[in-house]
Amino acid sequence: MKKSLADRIEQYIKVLISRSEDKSIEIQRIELAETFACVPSQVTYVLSTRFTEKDGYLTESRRGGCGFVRISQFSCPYSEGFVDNPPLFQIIDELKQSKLLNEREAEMIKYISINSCRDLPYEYKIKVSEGVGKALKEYFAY
Amino acid sequence: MKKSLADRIEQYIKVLISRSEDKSIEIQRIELAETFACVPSQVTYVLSTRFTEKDGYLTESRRGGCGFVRISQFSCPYSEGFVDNPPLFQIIDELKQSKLLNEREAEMIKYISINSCRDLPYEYKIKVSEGVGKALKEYFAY
DNA sequence: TACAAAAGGTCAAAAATGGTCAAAGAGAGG
DNA sequence: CCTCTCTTTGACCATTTTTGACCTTTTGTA
Repeated sequence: MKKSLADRIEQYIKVLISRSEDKSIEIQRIELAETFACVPSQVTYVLSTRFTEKDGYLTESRRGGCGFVRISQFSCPYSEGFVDNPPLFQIIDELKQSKLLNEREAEMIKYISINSCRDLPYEYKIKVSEGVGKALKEYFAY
Repeated sequence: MKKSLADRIEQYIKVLISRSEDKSIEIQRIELAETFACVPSQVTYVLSTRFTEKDGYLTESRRGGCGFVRISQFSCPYSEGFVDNPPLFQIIDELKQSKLLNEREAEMIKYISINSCRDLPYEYKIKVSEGVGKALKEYFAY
């Protein structure tokens, strides 16, 4: 069977996600549309038919300048425990290497990261893990 | 995600505040605009969209010679309707009082707590706030 | 007091994205 | 062929950011 445009876009996105560090990608709707030489709403169509929550994906977006569409895959929504994904612990270790965090601080932050999201569903644990990483980077950015 | 200018300015201001002694900074609108090579009204835009009362900030200003813009964080900048309950910030301050946390650590943890759950729905922000409080207490229980 | 200089404020237009929805098209099955 | 479903397209909408022209307030000074 010949693949439809929608199928090809779906596949493309899935490859990107599978290659991504954290099972999550951010794209520009327009850019993707250009890549496949189609109208932007085609992308929206693909997302709404093949990347739904039921399919195990979470999509978010923002309009306006620097707008984006983020597609995240969450494999097992009800798993317990911490999700080190993206590798937050690695980020913390790097900050320690570069002397921005000392041993005590690093350990404390790890402990907090793990325990602060104990009661969250999987996809939100990812977000918190991600958020802590981002917050740390920001905090030491200046 | 490529950050918009507004995002970068927001982040810059937040770091300055988090590092400040009293959660309050004074800037010159023009100076900040120059730092980011943008028009001054861009700064006003950032303030009016990301440092509102609802976000937990108070902004004051004065025009004319020696004018300034003061941005003060008066409570936890959670999103709309959030009540800092249980009062995480109070817990952190108490730990600081009892010398279990130093100033730097306390500020860092506050910053992380606030920012790690930026993108979470309201009910999960509460959970994270709660979780951080619990984790901290546990961490210093021995 | 009058006026200039030095801030900051307002507001609306333009630019940059993404979203919605319904009509038209294309295949598959009967 | 006919019908049903899925796909493709496009016109129009909504949101967010960026810019700039013009306005107001405060201070300094002749």
